Amino acid sequence: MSPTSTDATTDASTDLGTAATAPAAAPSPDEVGSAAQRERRKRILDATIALASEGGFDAVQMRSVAERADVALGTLYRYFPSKIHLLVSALGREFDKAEQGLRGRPVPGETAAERVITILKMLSRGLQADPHLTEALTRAFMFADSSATAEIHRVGMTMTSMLSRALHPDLVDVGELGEEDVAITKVIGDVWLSALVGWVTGRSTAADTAHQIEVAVSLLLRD
Amino acid sequence: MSPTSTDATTDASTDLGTAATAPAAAPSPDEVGSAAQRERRKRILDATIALASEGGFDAVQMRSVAERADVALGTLYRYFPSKIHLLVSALGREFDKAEQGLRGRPVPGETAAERVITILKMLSRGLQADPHLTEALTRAFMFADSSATAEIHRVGMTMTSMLSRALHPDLVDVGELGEEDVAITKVIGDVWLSALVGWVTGRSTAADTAHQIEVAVSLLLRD
DNA sequence: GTCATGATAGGAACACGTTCCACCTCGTCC
DNA sequence: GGACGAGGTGGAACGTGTTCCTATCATGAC
Repeated sequence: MSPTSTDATTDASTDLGTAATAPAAAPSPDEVGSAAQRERRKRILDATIALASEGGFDAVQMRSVAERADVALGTLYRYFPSKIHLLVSALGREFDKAEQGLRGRPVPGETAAERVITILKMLSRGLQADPHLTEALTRAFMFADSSATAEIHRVGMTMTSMLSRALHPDLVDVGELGEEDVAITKVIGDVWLSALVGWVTGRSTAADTAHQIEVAVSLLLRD
Repeated sequence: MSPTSTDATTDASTDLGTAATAPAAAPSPDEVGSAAQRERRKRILDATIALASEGGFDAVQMRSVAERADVALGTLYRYFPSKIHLLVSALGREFDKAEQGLRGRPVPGETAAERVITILKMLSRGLQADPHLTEALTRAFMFADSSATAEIHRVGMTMTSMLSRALHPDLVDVGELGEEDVAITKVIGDVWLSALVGWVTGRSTAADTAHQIEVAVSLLLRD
């Protein structure tokens, strides 16, 4: 309830980050509950994405989501305790989708820097193709507090996993990354996030964002 | 009009700062209006800081601010068009204060990395001394959209100025920084912001934050 | 079949950001 | 002094996130 509680997950910093402690295979939220419940959950997230895509953060109104998902408002709140949770969960699902699209296929590029930039550009292109959706999800991510730690963590893990595979294409497990590589991954994630926020809030253009990331990567991976 | 300074910070992307259109020496908001108006403005910002410091973002309620500043709600909205503007303006004032406290005094430290870390640690300590206030101001900063560009810009400039002086203590004007140094400054600012968000939202501890910044700085300034 | 139990529907109610309106106050100009 | 107008006051009202309550529905135990 009170967002001040120091909860778990704190020992390993999360940020966009460290996949350090895998939370012992938490059951994916898509796998719990009855079939009807999974179906409702999916409808809710679909409605969320649709509304976000149409009008951004402000357009994702809980009453609208409930109506479009054909679910009562109280039910919506039973599934997602707040608008922020709802949007961060949606973000998690989208991120997962993106990661699965990339998985398997090797990342093109000779050097680590090239591959990382490639990955980030692909991600950015995907996001910029749907500005409203991106705005909604990013805002939610930035506004989430510790009560959404679990969802945030999933997103961070996915990001780490994508970047890691770009850094070292032959690595199987993220845990095998060296300390410095983990740090680099984290910094790049931070820059990416900041750039994204700048873009979402209209403070910088898409070109700015891309340039900012390229510069950061070239500073960090100059070998 | 103004002497063309061709400084690097304006054309490049923004990160914490540079809005696309530099507002050409806008008169500081503390210098406009009648004495009574400046006084009202100050009372409003004081009330904002006080409430934020007591209970964070949620405690800064427009009705409360108006009441504590002894001002009508409509007047409050005449001075600051939204809660976000209000908080970002307050952030700007606080940041200015911090920067003025640092100005003049040389930053201790042998290497650039040491000095940058020192500055950031001082900043972080200041922020962590008042978590509620920090939470309120950071949330606002992250949530601000382009309508608050001017205020955001002030904050970004201040940050850049502080970091620049740490990088090159003898520099007089920020515009003299080399391209790479500007880029480094920006990346560090990004990491700092991300770390701050992580801390504010309860996703990471103060120690995490400090460590995260140190690692980033040492990666970026390893000469 | 009946019943108990938990989930859902439907909707009222509340809190807070924001807008709007009617009226008042005070400095300025004639 | 009186009229004017910008800016201030007090408060009602609206929208949206959130909470809460009651009736209805579904499902498994017996």
